[in-house]
Amino acid sequence: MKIDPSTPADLSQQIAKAIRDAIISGALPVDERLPSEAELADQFSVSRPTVREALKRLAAQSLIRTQRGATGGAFVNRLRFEDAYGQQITTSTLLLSMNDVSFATACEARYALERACAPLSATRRSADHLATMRAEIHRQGQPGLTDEAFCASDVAFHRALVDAAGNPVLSYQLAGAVEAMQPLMNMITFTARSREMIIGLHGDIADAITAQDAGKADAHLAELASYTQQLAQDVIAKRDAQRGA
Amino acid sequence: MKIDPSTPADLSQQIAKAIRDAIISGALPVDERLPSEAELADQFSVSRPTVREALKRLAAQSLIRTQRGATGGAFVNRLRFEDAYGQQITTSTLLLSMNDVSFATACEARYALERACAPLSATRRSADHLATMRAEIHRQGQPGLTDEAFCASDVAFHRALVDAAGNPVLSYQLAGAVEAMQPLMNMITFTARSREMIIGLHGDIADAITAQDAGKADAHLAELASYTQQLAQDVIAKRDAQRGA
DNA sequence: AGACGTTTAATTGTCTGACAAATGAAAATT
DNA sequence: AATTTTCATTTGTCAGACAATTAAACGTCT
Repeated sequence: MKIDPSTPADLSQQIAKAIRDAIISGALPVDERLPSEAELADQFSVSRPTVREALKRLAAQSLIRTQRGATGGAFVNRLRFEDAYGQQITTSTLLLSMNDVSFATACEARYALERACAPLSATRRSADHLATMRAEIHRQGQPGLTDEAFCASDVAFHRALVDAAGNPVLSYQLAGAVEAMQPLMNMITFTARSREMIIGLHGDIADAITAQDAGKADAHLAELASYTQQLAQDVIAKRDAQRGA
Repeated sequence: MKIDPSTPADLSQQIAKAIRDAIISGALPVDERLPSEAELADQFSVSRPTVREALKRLAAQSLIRTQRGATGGAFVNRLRFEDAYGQQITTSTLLLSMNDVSFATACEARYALERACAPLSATRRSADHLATMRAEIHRQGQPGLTDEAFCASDVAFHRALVDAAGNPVLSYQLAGAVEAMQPLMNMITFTARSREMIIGLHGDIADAITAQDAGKADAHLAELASYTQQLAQDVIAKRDAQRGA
């Protein structure tokens, strides 16, 4: 494991890259213990603080975990889907907020991805996923629910729909898209009527998944997508009208 | 910006979290300069190395960038889609390799997501994207191409297909799924006949996208998906047979 | 001999102080 | 006025030290 001596600055970045590459290539297998900080400092001919900065970079990506004590040290971490969810959601949220991604674009992506899951969910749905979906639909109908709570339940419903596909790769990819949308969805004020409409469509989707009818599920998801877009357009139109006045 | 004094260990992690939350919440806007390391050390009542470890964690996530010199310091970084691609691909690759995700599962996810893009790509495809797809198809037909190069071209073809949807959120999400598949795809040895078959299907897909025929594009993608699964199963069957012998 | 407390060595977490390198701004010079 | 020089600020790096933690080795008592 060597570092590039051509660019003298940012030693910790170079060391982090060297170790990261070793992990990705498989040279350092999961649960392998890295040399101690002092040994790494010797190997790379740098000081311990510099090594530590490199290790913190890797820890931020969940590539290693550290443990104190006699048998402690830094260990190659098995990256689990659950661990990656959080980072994925953070990154997606920032991407949307920092790049002025329109509601329409984010919404389009989200529903396109969800519709990709629907046929698989219809085939594989378990009783557990169906129960979660029904429970969230029921919650959405409770009076006195804030818009934020309604949105959170909406996210939970869609998460269950995606998880029903039984494919962790899909669940991981969609977690970012669905959760990152929530701040944007929160901008919409849901009237009693629009909530009723959404809850109805959720029911239709749940029914179709229960009946393992992929076509119907897809059709109702398409309806929900266009209705959501419609709601957002109304909000934007109202806001613009107020600005003009 | 405060840190939780209940858990004394891992100060750098707590400080990183505090700053990260400030960025996500928007309290620290893009291009805002953070206080100098010395000032942060004062504010959080820790030493400078601890602050530096926290900053390196954030730098690893591309949340900040640092600059030396008189007017230097740490600045909140605008997270761009291009920057996020790399992290997404790294994470996806490790998730697949470290969690024993089967070829079938990864393949299913990838084609499900791609089929979600197809209707949008058929509508919005530009001449540029079509040209890229045709160019990659041509390259795939060149004699003497290694399996790795064939796979790389395959990835490029599918990237163009996804990018044609004109939705950066979709492109970002799919980048991980498609690129992370490549190491798995590389395990397949492509015979002359299977390459011909794949190139033919790529041609069909490109034709359908050119003709803006979403239905046909979806049908050919489904064909390609099942053919790829078939190839993988053959490889696995052969390997198992050899082991038994 | 076996169970239980104690010591000890290894390792990470944190601090202090220092110097080098980069960099833009201010001051001095032409 | 333009250019060069100086300088203050800030990050990058180093050396050494001590505290906190942890498991293994050791010793002691039953």
